[in-house]
Amino acid sequence: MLDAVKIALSYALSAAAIKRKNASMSQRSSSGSSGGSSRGSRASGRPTLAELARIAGVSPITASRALRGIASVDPDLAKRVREAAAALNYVANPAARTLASAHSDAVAVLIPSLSNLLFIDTLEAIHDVLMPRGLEVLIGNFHYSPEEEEKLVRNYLAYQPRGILLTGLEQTPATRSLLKASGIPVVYMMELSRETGLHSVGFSQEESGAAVARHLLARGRRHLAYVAAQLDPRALERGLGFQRVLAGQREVRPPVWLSVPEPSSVALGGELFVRLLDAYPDIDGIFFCNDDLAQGAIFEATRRQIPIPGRVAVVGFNDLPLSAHMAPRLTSIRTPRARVGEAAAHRLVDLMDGDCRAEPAIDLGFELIERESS
Amino acid sequence: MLDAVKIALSYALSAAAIKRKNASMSQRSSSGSSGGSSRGSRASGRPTLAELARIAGVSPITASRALRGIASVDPDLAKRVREAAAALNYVANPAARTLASAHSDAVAVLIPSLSNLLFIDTLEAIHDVLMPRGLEVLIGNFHYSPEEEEKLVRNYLAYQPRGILLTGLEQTPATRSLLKASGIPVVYMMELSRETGLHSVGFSQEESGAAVARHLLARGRRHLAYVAAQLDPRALERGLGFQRVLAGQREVRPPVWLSVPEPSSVALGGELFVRLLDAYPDIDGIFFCNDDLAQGAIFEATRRQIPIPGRVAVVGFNDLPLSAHMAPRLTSIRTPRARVGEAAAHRLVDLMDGDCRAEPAIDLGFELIERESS
DNA sequence: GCTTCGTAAGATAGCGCTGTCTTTGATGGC
DNA sequence: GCCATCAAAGACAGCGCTATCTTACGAAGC
Repeated sequence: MLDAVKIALSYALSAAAIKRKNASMSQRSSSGSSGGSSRGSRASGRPTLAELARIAGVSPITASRALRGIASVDPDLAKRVREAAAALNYVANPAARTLASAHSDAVAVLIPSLSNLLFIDTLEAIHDVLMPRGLEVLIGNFHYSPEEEEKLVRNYLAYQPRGILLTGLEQTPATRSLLKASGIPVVYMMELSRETGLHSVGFSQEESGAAVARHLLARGRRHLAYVAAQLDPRALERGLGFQRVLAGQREVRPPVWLSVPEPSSVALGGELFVRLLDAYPDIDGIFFCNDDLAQGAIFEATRRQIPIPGRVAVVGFNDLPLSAHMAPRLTSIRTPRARVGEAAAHRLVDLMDGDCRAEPAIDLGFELIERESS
Repeated sequence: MLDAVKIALSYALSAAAIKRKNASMSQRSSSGSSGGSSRGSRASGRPTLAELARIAGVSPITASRALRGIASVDPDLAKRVREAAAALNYVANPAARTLASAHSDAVAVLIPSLSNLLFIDTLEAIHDVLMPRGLEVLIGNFHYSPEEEEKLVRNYLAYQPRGILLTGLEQTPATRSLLKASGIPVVYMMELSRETGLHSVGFSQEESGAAVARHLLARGRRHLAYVAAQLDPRALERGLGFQRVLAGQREVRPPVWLSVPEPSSVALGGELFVRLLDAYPDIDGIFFCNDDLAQGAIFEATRRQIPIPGRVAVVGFNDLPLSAHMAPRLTSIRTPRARVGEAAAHRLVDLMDGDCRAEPAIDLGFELIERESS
């Protein structure tokens, strides 16, 4: 008897396999696809975990654990499962997985605009961090509307994501409470929050506007203007920083403030530039809240032979790829947009892993790139 | 007895509601969250269809049908369900829905690059068509690699999407057979396929290259070059069209062909421009496969005081927003990239609805925008 | 009045996984 | 050699929906 037990053990794996094969076969004949059931098949036509397990000669739950890399599975069994999965081209059904575990492998990312290159860089960096970790990225565009953002959050929460990345801090109260109630980790991008418990990655928008003001003052400019498009709360912050520095100066009047709701574009920049100089001919320095506006201004100035920076200095924001190549080359604030995405994604991964120790606000700073236009 | 039945019927709705309430309560006490079950609760904490149904006083299946807008539900009941859903902030669990119905409400969109503005316009148009129809958009970036595309397709098929949008026609055979086996509708974007059964929306890349060649010839240019970056199959097609037209001309030699694998960028355009003119000083016309390259060339030419189009004519591709504003303004091919996304999404929706009648290839054409640079 | 039929509502049974508890067998201490 | 302890594998049940079959009812026909 004892000998028999030992022998059985030494062949445990194959014995178990046979036993299971029989079990699953008898099961099949009673309700499987081969036809016992009176109800029609709703199967999706893809291999299931049960089939994979049968082929690998293990139980479904062991196959599940093996594929998820759970340590308690015997390495040999795990290898058999992986091989069988490769042979079958098995890919787990994410819907079943989400339903059973009450959470998906998705991360929702909400950005205010797809057409702004700025966020594309951020998105790509996020992708590069999350995809290798097997996380799906759900992208939502809320068009700078907190209400739309709320709708998206409500919708994406139904997907039971592992984490959420938000842009800015302008959420509606309902959005905030939805997020809090869900218990899902959230990281805010682009701005810095002092609120405890909020994790944010970005830089000081206000301070970047202040830096531009100081730069223009240092260049001897005294009649300044701030030009913004698209009702972007971060652009507003920058304008306020710009204003704050100027307010502290003698012999410098408050900046002309030109803000329009249309989306930012090169064409609009040219238009606003002309409108501004017509109305305030003595302006000698302009801070555009985005590079495309500043680029449009420079093109228009070239066309009208308005010397830049001779008559008016121009400073942009974001340091888009073209700005370094213009004639004159555009002075701009280089924003760490790709690094924001990267750091935010990393922070989110840490939070998902239950690691909350790091300081909640990560300031990645910004850099004023002084070029010919100022 | 009969009277009793009639009375019961006239109060059918509320009676049913009470009955169900009792049923679900007794059920709860045996296995629900209130604690009878010995196993812990795995509930997601969100309202479920069963709760919604209880509140609306209907059965879960009726609530399900009402929310999905299935016609056979009594309008009054449907209204009650919708009201209850609004009161509860009920959002159906997409995982459960997908698992039960064997298909999700997602559409997978695969594009070769996120950082190319071109595809962003297409993506945004796709979003605008699909989101209002309640379809989720899954975005995959395959980095111009058919192998990566194959991996993404395999992965996204596990999500059981309702449809798939692909960019280009360069799929691996495995990708094609995966798609065919899945039976899921697919629409190909950007290029036109003559293959029967393939639905495509785009324009003739080859013909657009030919149009540029004809344009430069008409401008009297005889020593031409084609410059491409990023191993983009569509750029190659354009080059071939360019070449084809030139090959048919007397006294015009075949174009210089400069193609590098790096991603397209303004800086690279400047570099390639200089390299090209150094090696072939008599070149008098260049077709750049993307506007950013052409823009870089123009910036570099301005810097080196090489007259454009005086010494060399420059033509770009895609008509990016800046091209109309350069000095000199850039001649380019305006591509219908947003309309491609829109039309492809519409075609996909039609296919999902089982409407396959329309002609499979939709040619949206292109437009040569003649400006100062040529 | 009785049967036949069509329609709206409900009962039932999963979809394919994973959390949890249970079982099994190996290990170590006495 | 026997029992407590531990780890690995499996059994079980259920996540929240929807497809399908069934039932119940009213209308229509004889």
